[in-house]
Amino acid sequence: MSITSDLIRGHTDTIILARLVDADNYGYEINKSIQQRTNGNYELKEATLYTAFRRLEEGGNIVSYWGDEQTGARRRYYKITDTGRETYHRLIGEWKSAKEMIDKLIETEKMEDKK
Amino acid sequence: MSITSDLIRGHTDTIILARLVDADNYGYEINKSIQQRTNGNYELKEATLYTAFRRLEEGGNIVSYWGDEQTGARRRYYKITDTGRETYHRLIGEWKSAKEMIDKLIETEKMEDKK
DNA sequence: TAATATACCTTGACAGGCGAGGTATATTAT
DNA sequence: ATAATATACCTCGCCTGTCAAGGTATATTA
Repeated sequence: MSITSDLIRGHTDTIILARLVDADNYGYEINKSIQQRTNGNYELKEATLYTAFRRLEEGGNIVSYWGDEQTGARRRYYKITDTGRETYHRLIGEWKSAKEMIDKLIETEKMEDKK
Repeated sequence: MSITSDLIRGHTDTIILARLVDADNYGYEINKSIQQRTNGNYELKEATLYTAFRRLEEGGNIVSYWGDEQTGARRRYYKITDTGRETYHRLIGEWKSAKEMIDKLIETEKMEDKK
C-alpha cells in the first residue's frame, strides 16, 4: 500500500459519491477526474474502484446502467440515488468531525501552547 | 467497526507517538489521555492499542520498559526513539497533505463555486 | 502490426481494527 | 468478608478495505 492510501482509506465511498452528485458518470472517467483534482498525486486503484462501486450499489447508494456508445469500449454509468445523497452528506459531516478529532489527537502539548 | 474507526484508521501510530513526544507513558494512561482529548468521543480499543505498540516497537519507533511500581498493577512504559520522532514528523506532514487532498476530492462543483 | 489508450472486471493476499476472551492487583461498596 | 469496580496488562481470530496481478474487448496511433 502506498503512503497516502492508508490515510485515504475509508474515504473512497465519499470521494466517489462526490463525483456523482452533479451528474452521472462512468468508472474510467470518474477515476481520471479524481487524478486531475489532485494533480496526479492520487488515483484510486482499479480494484479498489470497482469494489467500491459494488459496495455502493449493494447499499443502494448508486444504481448503474450501460451507456449506448456506438463506438469504443462499453461504459457502465453510475447514478447517485436519494439514499446516496443522504449518505454523502452524512459522510461529509463525519469527515469534518474526524478531521477535528485527529488534529486534536496528533498535537503535542507544545503545539497547543503555540495557539 | 464504529463510524469513525475507518476514518481514524492509519492514524493510530501518529496518535500514539504524539502522546510520547513530550514524555514516556504507559498504555492505560495513554489511552485515557486520548479519550480526554476528544471528550470521550474516541478511544483506541485495547486490542488496537497493543497491536500498535508491538508494531511501533518492531519498527524501532519506541522502546519499552517495566515501571518499578511498589503497589498496584505493573505498568509497561514506552519511550519514543529518535527514529520515532522522525516518523512522527513525517506522519504529521503526510496528514496535512492527505487532509488537503481529501478536502479537494470530496467537494462537488457547486461547493467550489461558493469559494 | 505493434503499442497505447480506453473501458470493463475478478481473484487472492495482506494489513489494521477490534470483539471476545484471558490474567493479576488494589480499592470501594455492601 | 465479599462482591464489584478500577487499574493494567495481553492474545487469538475474524472482518473489511486495499490492491497487485491477472484477465477481456475495442479504437487509435506509430
